[in-house]
Amino acid sequence: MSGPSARVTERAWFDRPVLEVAADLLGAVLRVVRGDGVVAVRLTEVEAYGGADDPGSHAFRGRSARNAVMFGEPGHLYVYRHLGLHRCVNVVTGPAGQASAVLLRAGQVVEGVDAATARRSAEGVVRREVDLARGPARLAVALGLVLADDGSDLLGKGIELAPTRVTGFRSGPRVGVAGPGGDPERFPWRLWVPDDPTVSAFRPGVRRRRTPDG
DNA sequence: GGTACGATTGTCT
DNA sequence: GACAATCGTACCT
Repeated sequence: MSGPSARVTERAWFDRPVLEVAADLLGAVLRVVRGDGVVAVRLTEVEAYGGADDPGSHAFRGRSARNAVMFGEPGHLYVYRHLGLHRCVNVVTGPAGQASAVLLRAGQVVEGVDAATARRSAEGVVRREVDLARGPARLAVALGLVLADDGSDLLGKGIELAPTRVTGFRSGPRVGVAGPGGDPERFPWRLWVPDDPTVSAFRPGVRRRRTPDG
């Protein structure tokens, strides 16, 4: 509506129901300033995660050292290590004391393609520009976000968010979430921009069993 | 103190 | 489409 999109400057923007924030994050541009370059990504795919009432959430079993940021003030980044190899980035939402966050799953690099390519090349193989931030771990690498960014403030310096309303979006079950948390009826909490090539592929969650059975 | 498992990705068939 | 890589956390004994 008003020329170049303005960054979010009020914490109240994040202090809303997680699904509401998730929808507003679609199309928003996240810009990160780092020593080795500046990269901005337009978000095309996100997932909402709740607290004690969401079996798919890291916060489902209560507060721990890893997920503490999820229970804190909204507008901060929750970054965690996954499978010993990858990092995933979330935006904390809702009031402090109540855990909820939006996982940033994919986006299109709109600034700093060279820097993003260099970072991704250092960790893996880059085939296409569209794949630079296609997937949560790839997105984290492209933006230069690391585990030390756990707790970083989106209202602070170096990391800023500029929302842009999108005309419409689609929703469905979350990627790789097994059990009740992956139920498309109860938790259709994956949101994405339709027909966008930077959206990652859907993969159902696989439920393993702790004890072998027949 | 031990171990199964994961909000993933890249490679190989 | 299937599988290995790789390690902190949660859960069990």
